[in-house]
Amino acid sequence: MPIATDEVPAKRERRKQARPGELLQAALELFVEKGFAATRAEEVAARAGVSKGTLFLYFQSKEELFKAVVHEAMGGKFEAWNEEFERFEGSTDEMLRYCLNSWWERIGATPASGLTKLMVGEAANFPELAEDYRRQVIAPGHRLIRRILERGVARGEFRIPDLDYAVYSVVAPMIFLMMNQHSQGACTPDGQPLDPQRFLAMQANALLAGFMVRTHGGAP
Amino acid sequence: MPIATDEVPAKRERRKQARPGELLQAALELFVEKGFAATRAEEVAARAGVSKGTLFLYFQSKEELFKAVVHEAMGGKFEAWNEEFERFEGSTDEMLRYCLNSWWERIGATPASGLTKLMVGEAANFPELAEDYRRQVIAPGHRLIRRILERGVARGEFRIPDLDYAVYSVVAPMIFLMMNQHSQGACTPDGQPLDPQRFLAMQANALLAGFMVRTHGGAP
Amino acid sequence: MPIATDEVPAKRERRKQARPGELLQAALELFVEKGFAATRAEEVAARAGVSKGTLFLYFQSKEELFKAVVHEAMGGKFEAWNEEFERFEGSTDEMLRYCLNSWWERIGATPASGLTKLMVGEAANFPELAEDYRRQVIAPGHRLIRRILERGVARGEFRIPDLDYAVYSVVAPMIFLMMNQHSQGACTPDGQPLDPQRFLAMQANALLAGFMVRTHGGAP
Amino acid sequence: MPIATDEVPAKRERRKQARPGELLQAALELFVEKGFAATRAEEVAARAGVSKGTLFLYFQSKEELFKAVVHEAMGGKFEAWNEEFERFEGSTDEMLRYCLNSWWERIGATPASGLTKLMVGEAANFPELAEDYRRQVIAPGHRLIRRILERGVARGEFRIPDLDYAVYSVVAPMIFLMMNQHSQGACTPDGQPLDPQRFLAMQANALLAGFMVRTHGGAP
DNA sequence: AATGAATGAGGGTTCATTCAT
DNA sequence: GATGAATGAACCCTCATTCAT
Repeated sequence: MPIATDEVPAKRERRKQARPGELLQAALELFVEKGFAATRAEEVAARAGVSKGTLFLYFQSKEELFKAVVHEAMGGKFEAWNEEFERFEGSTDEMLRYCLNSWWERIGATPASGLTKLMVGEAANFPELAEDYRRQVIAPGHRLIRRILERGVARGEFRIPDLDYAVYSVVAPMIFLMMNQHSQGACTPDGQPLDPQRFLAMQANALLAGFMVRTHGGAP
Repeated sequence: MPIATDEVPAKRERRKQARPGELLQAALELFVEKGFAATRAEEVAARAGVSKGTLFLYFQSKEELFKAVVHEAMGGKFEAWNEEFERFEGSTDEMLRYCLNSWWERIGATPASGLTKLMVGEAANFPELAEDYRRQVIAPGHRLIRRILERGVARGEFRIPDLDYAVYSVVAPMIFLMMNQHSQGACTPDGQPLDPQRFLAMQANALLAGFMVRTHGGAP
Repeated sequence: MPIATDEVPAKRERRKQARPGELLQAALELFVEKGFAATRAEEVAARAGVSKGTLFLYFQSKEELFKAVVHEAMGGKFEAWNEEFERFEGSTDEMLRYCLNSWWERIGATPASGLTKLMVGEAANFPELAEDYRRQVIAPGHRLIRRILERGVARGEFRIPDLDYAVYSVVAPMIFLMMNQHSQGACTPDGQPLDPQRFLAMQANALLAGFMVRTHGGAP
Repeated sequence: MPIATDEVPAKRERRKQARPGELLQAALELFVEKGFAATRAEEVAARAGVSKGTLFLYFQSKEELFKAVVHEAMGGKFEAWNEEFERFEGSTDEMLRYCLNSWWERIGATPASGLTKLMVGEAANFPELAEDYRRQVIAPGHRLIRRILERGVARGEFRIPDLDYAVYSVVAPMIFLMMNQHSQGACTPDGQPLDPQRFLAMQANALLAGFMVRTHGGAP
């Protein structure tokens, strides 16, 4: 009998496997947009194209859904990224620019970027979740950036007196950008989100102007 | 003009007139901490030391309370500040440092700083309010900073190719700092808010390193 | 009459025809234990080893299932029993003792005994069903017992001033015993169900002490 | 100032104090009638003359309401009763008759009598509550009756070979009577509840016929 | 003016019932 | 026939809002 056991799932089955993902995506969008409390379970279901009851087939409660959304969006974005930087061979200023750009591609431009806005808004309501988020997202991100800066210093490319806080100089624009993208432009005077590439390019210049050892009149 | 519009109220009325202010303050704190939907009207009343009924004596609804909170917190922080900068006489790099510091004193360190976190979180749920906020807070802030940068350029102190976005370079750290202060440290790996002075000093250095016309390789 | 109405079903059908019976049995157990409303249709199906959908293949609704359960459990327990007593030839005190014992064997000790607890609990929610139950179970039972008592009186063995209520003296312990067996011992101080034989023996003695014409002071 | 601090409560206040009791009474009636699961919280509120929300002002949840109902109905019915029997001076057969009659007046005829039906129906769903019920109602009742029987034996009035189960002979008719009163007559062929006095009188006779030492041709 | 008991619309969650597979 | 994913009516419970005191 040449028929494989799991050839093609029946249509019903296929939906079933897709459901949790569809619900998580819908929930992420709505939670990011409106916050946890202001999002109705039925809205999430509707956006995922199912009825209210179906949501509770896959998640025990709205709160469990929320936790699942956060944990799903946190999921190992850093492993591959970390490795990539291990193997990076160019100058550290190239590395930092590359870091900002690839961060944008891998995180900033994806739905996962809403996660930061979500956590900023809900950290006080879900402290354990905020803890997870710091451990699994913020801390690895910090370590990654710190390693880049340390490399720059070690190779004599950067001069950074206050390394601890220098990391925040790199992090701040990324977080600002995500807030901006997900807050109906609440941070820009015209209500339009920024152009991310343009913003990041400018930030990279500013950061490097601060970090780089200047030879005679140097940089940008 | 012999008739003052807001004379000192008679003793009898003082208490009464204080109520709305206490409610607004309590509401600001709670809305910033937990968001609009997750904050219960009764909590606000309790924190203000009055009963649930009293809150609705002064504000028609929770939504009206929210609007009042936002408008109150937005209230003309810029007039005095603007004037101050009109009269500033030092170098523009001093001016920018002074700007960041006085911003921290006047806004960052006050309860009003939560407003930004609040608007980022609720912009989608209250679009008209977000519009007000952009007009009355974001836009004046931008204009102020832009004027400083333009002064620097005009006086040959700064070289700034992309002035529009350079403003965001100044704004971003301030917004990041406010997010950080009001999100249970959701932006720092250890869950502790940053030291604002240290962070702002570092940011000022970085910004000026990027903006300032360099004479002979000198760092800040 | 050569045509039996319920011949043995063909093998193919036997399984299929068994289903409703398994469901009825599972449902009886659960309804007796937890009540109608607190029993979930899915539990019944699970205990019968089928899926939720299958239950509704055989019964139009949970309510129909309930009615079927009750009617099934009520089913003609009295015909054979009645006949037996028609042919009884001993003394009436033996007859009464025999009645209690065979009641225990035929009803008390079977799953059908839960029916009484069920009806006591649900009579108010299913009045028509309670009516059926009274007609098909309670009334025949009463007639049976009354006939025994009347026989005793007719034969000069018993002296019973209030025959109508004397029937309840016989019924009461049986009903008490069933309640006790099906209510987690809610009627006993230690939460253990009674020993039925011991209880019934004692009751028979007590009843007969009350009914029997006493010759010269003799106890049972 | 001759005005006492708690003269007469304001109308509102008076209602407030009465509410829990009104709700408990309404709940007891409905739970007894329909069972816990089949009773809707809103019905209870309506029967108590308040709205749905008000119920939850006084009881955290439907389940807490249920527990309160049961505990309230269990409440110390035995203290006074016990004392009374300590002081009883007549013959023990009078005592037993008196016991059945006063039980009827104090418990059987009151709403609290529904409690037994309630517990029989819900014991499996609320095991801890059933435990409380056994400890606070069943056990004291048993002790009371046992003491009466023991007194009879000690005074040579009764001869009771199996004292443990003899207690159940006394308890059984009382429980049967309560079931009957609260089950739409599910235990009588005509659907009418029994006449309690008549039933109890007959039971007393029957019991005493079984218990009493017979002199020469004895009792009723 | 201030209170807080009462209300009831609204939202989370359950579960009997349906129906595509 | 059998399944179990999906549905949505119904129910518990919350909380903004009202109003008698």
